[in-house]
Amino acid sequence: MVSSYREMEDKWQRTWSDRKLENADRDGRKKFMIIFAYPGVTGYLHVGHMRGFTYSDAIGRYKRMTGHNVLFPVGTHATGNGAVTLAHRIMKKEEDMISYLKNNGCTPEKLEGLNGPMAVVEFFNDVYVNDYWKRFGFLSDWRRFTCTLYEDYGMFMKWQFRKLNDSGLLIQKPYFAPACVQCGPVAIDASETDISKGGSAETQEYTLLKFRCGDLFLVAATLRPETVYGQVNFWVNPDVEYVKMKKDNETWIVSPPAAKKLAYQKDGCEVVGTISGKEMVGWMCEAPMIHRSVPVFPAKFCDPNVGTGLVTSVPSDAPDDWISLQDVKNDPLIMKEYGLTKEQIDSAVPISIISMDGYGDFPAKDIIESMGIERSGDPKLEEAKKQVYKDGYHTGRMKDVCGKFAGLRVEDAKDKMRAEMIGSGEAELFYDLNEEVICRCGNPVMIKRVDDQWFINYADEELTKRTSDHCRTMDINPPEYQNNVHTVLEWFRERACVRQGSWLGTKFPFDERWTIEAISDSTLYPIYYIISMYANSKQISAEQMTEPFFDHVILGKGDVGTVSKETGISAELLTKIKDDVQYWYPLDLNLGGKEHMTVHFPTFLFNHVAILPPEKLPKGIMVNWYITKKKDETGKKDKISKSKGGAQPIPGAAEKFGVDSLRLYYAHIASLFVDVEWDEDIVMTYRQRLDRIITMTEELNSIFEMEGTSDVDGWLYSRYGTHMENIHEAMKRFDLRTMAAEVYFEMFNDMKWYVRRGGCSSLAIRDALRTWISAMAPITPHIAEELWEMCGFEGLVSEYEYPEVPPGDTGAEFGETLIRDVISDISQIIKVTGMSPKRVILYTTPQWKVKVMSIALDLVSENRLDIPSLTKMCMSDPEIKGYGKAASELAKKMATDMSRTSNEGRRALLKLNEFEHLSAAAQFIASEIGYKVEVISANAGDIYDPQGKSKAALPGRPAIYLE
RNA sequence: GUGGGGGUAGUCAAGCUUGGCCAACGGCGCAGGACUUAGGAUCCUGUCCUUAGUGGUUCGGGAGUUCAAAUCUCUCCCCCCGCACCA
Repeated sequence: MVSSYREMEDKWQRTWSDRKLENADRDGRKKFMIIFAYPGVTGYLHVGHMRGFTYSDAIGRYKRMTGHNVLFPVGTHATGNGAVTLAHRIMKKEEDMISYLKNNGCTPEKLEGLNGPMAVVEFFNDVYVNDYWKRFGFLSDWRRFTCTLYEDYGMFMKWQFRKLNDSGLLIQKPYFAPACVQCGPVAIDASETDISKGGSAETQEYTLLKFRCGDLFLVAATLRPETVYGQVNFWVNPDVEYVKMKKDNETWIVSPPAAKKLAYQKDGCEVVGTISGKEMVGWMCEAPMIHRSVPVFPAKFCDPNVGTGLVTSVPSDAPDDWISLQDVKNDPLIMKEYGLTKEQIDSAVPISIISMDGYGDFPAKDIIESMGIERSGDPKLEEAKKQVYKDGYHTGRMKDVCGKFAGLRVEDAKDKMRAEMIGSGEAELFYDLNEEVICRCGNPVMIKRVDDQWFINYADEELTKRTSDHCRTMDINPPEYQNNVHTVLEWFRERACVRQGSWLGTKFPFDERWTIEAISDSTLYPIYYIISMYANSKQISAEQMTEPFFDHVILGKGDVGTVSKETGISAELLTKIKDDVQYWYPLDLNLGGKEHMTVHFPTFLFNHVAILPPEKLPKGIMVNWYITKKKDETGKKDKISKSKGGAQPIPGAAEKFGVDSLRLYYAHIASLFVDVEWDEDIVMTYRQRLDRIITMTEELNSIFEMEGTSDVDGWLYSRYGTHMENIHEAMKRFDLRTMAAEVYFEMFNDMKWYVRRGGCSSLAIRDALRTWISAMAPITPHIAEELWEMCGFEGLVSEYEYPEVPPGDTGAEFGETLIRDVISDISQIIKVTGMSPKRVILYTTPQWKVKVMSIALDLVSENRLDIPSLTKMCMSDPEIKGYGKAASELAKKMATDMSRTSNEGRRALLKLNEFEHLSAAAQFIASEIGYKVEVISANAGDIYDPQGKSKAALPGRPAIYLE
């Protein structure tokens, strides 16, 4: 018995390592290169992350055992500011950060050393490699480990960007990005890595509308520039103190927060004074596009923090405007308080501008009424606004009053009208976040204009087409993604590929002020694993990895002598590296989590297509779903909680369950393409299963030493042959779940049945064990090695190569199915009748019925089985004809039955002599059911059959009589 | 909004591409039994309803195609995920 999983795991991992099994060097075999998308260095990982990693290792191991030279390199991705943030928090000695590290096994000494971002990265690199990947028994070529922050990796990255530039795929244009006023660019996303508040904020594109009023401009911000034809007045908040802002040689009026935001996006902004909202009420100003003079009215809903704090009024389509205009018109006090004239008030008459499905002339009015909104300030107004905007955008059409835009759909009119107003200088663009976002440092985040931002032009049509075409030739799993990836590629726009600020990563080769960002530096990297080994072993230095170097070893450009001279690398070594690249690339399989489907995989594909020749493009992608957190009692997703144990570190889980139990759990729990809820009890059942398998192997190995053969040997060989066939078939799709089901359940059950049936040939058992254990090696390699050794098989199972399997023999397999069915039927009858019979009599089918079935099967294969044909055929056979009516009835029944189902399995039963087979098994059946069993062939003329049951016997279905 | 994924018996989850060996693999749970035990045991058997091994009704709801549908078509209802500078 295996006394300790840990000991066993260590033992075999040492053995593999001593034998250098994981090292992948070029040789004459067929190669297979597999990676998983390297993880970001974001701290400790949890058991869920091991799912995809484990899959990769198991696939790699399977490929080894089918004669492939397998390269399975790993690395980490540390670009960005994750490590900076981590280091920062550690150095500030933040309490939860420190306890997080300690709880995960970071010693005080190590903690001491975490004094900067690179130290943090190296610390976690070590954790990932040793505590996760090596601990799980991965056969990865550790010599090739690389990290995006390594200097040599950086050289590769610079080369990649030079190549992109050579292809004309790097472009520059202005860009509006969220940035902290202090720290520079930040990412706004739900994980809130960079920020402390506002992870769900979105960037809104406003159109600034300039209303001329003397030499001042009142500047409103709108999301609906297409409604300008409906403008009838202007809103200011009388309680807000606005600012006058110099904008080039104009003077704008906006709210103070807006002035700040604008300064980040536009040149020449300078606050020169203030003006109260109240003062502006009653002014007349000229509305853009329609060039009508409209009055300024007061409204409380103008929020100085949203847009510019000033609003144009389109009462026909904006619920807020409609209801506030009613207030102004109906409340004489307002008119008096702000000194508005009746003329002004009367001039503001809503104009119907857009026709929309389900709405009348004034959609704003309709929605207000249908939602029962009566006063300004009603919180339901927000919802009303969204609804009208949405319906307008999708179903609206511009009416005749909209000049040359009449008849356009709203979504088209929006762009055209905005462009026209920008062109005439009446409008400008402005970006703002729809909720407050605060940086980790505590300062606000706003949208900043970045001039000359570099992009990779993934919108390039030719590149998109080539990439899409290549995808069709790839092996992409799940198949849904194979279909979907084209849409994703199509949808991909230019991607900002560099950023500013104090970020970790490679400097942009064309401008050192920029750092290459995290997605863009992890696209072509699989090929770098082939080269990293030489940098790691110091055979080449980062300085030597120049453009001509990569051009030569990857693209085969340049003369080796010249490159050698330029780089100082020997011609011999250059050729070796170049040959390595030729041998290992293209990448056969890239496996990554589902989050990669819309970002990493597309860029991975694009960059390969852009830079490498067609024969070096990746051949496979596999996407894995997640292990998710267990739901709590209320059905809400709980954190992987400490009480349920899921938060424990990966090494802890390995200790608790055993590595192989976890590996089997990942492989078998579900298809790779569904999320799975983490549940310790389930993992435990996998451990129990492995324990059972170990125990059974031990018993088989020690008990059976018999020479000779037994009746069920053929069956066992056939079954194991069938299972291996199934496994190889499934693994064409890298379907580890099917493989696991075959190995740990089907093969196990068959072995049990073999023994139960009295199978005892030690030769058969050893042959079966060899097959079985070797089939375990990809998923549970440690246990497989242990059992392999226990059985005294030669060498390491990890180095074993699967032999050609003789295909399964359906005839041999059918015999046992028949016995099981018979036992099951007898038990069924006993249960239903409650009888305790003296004995059980089985009547096997008479030969003529077999003949009828055989004829029927022939007809089926010719696709012309029907009742008349079968009857006719049968009646032309004198033997069958002798049975008269029984024969014609059987023909009728069989024709009906068999035309309703497929019949591939039925041929098998023709090969079997049921009487002999069941007679031989009678003893066994008797012992299983606990009653005496007698087998009688219905062929024989004069048989004991008091109830005439024998007539019911059919091929493959003996009649049963309980006495 | 947009693009994608999904709803299968107590539960988790196969099957759906290529309709028929589908009452629907398997795991877990549950029940009964065996063994007899200190082990998160193991081994049998059963687990929709009915029943001498049969038959009936099932695969989100409804309609259709077909000799035949969990699988194909249409429609409706519900759930989940991505949408970018986050890996």
